[in-house]
Amino acid sequence: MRLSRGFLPTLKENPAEAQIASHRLMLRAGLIRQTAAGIYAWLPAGLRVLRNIAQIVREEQDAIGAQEVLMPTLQPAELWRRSGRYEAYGPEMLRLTDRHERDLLYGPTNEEMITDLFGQSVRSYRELPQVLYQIHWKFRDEVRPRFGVMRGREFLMKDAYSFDTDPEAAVATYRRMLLAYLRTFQRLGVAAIPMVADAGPIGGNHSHEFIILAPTGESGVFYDGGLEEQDWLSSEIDLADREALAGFFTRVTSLYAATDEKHDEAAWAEVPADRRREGRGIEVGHIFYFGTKYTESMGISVSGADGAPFHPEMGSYGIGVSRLAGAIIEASHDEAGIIWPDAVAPYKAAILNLKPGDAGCDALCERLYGASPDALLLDDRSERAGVKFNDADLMGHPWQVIVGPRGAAAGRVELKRRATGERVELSPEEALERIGLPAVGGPGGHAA
RNA sequence: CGGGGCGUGGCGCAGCCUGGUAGCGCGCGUGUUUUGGGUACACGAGGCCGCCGGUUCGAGUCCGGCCGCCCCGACCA
Repeated sequence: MRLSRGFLPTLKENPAEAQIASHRLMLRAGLIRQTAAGIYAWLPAGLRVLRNIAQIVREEQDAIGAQEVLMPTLQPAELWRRSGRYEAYGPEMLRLTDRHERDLLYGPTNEEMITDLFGQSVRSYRELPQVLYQIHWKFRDEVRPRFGVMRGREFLMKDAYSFDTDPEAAVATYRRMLLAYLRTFQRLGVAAIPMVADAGPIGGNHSHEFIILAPTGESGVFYDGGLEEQDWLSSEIDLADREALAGFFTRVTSLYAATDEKHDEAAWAEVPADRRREGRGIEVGHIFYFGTKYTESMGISVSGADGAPFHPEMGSYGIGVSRLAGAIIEASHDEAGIIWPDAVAPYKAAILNLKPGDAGCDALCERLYGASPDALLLDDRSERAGVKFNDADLMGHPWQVIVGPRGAAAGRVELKRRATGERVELSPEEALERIGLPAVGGPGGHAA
């Protein structure tokens, strides 16, 4: 995208309503704009971030055999009356009425709907297991929305639901999902630590929260540094092998991790001192296994091997996609602005043309930009260099390709890594290669 | 939902106490200048002062009501 043509409204001053870093930076970098309390519009760059996050989440869900669906945002109250939650859910649920006086609600979650959909179609244990997910907007009418997109009322969430024949199979599904989450967060470039959460109606330790470490986090966290060192992307775990899954689960859960509410001083004392990590964190995911709660209350059953009907075992698994956009910034920014992890950045790099109008600069910038116009942001505005540097730092592109008259004349550009501030001078081809983009095509070779 | 605060050009704010022609900085437009870290000058555009009602000769300013937004707490993907 050419910045001169893009809808990327950056703000020089801090909006009065934004208190925390991510909220401030998202507004200033032109990612979002507020429409009402806790409700935001996503501008082009923000939407790209959201999509990048969602795509990684999607790929990792698919990798464990989950299938994507898309359910409505509006649900009939009837569905929730069946599970008993229409009355149980508080004012956080946005209730509305259509022209025929039928009660509807804007979904705060989808257990009822998915369970109903499942029940309509699945008849036999032979069709199990099933894991279905969607990435969709939800609404919870929070009393007090805050922290921008991290605590909004409307939010984008990946929610998955699993159906299994028995508790053992359900636990295996749970463990696969845990692995998928670890891989997802690792790919997103953030440290998200799984912490034991409230066990729920089934008991046991099959409920985990995933917490991103950030100084402004809402809860205090304590964990074993060993959890940071794991490489889940390259560890081969046979998803069909329950023994292997159990081993993996033990590997994760044997390392201490807890939020302040569940912190256990005795267990903490057993963690080697040099591996004790203490800080604050933001919850970005939650997985839990809850058995037959909904299949039972909603009267959903399938035939077992013996011909007798039974209620499938369920779990549900959420990731706050829009919250992650904010949480990642909380975990990765500095005084100048956002520092995007490569995987979620709206643009891989910004090309800063320090002197538009200079034939050498223009030609070199166009050549670089032409290599991947979609992945790159070309700052071709007739602004002063300082403005471009500041905006690039603010928007947090992982790389900046700085093209000035002197360098252009020599066929050299300066490549700056946002995260480290490191700068190197090299050829345009080398710069693109470092960024991980295909080389410049077409005639010309080196710049004149 | 308890407590506190704020609504004035796009953004950040002053003006309100003590009523009398709506201001400042940034941004925006035009021109000149400048050209490696938010440059300088000149000219210019842009405002139902959140909304409704009241007091008054006169309301951004005083009074009442309403709406919206933010912060602290309780609650939460």
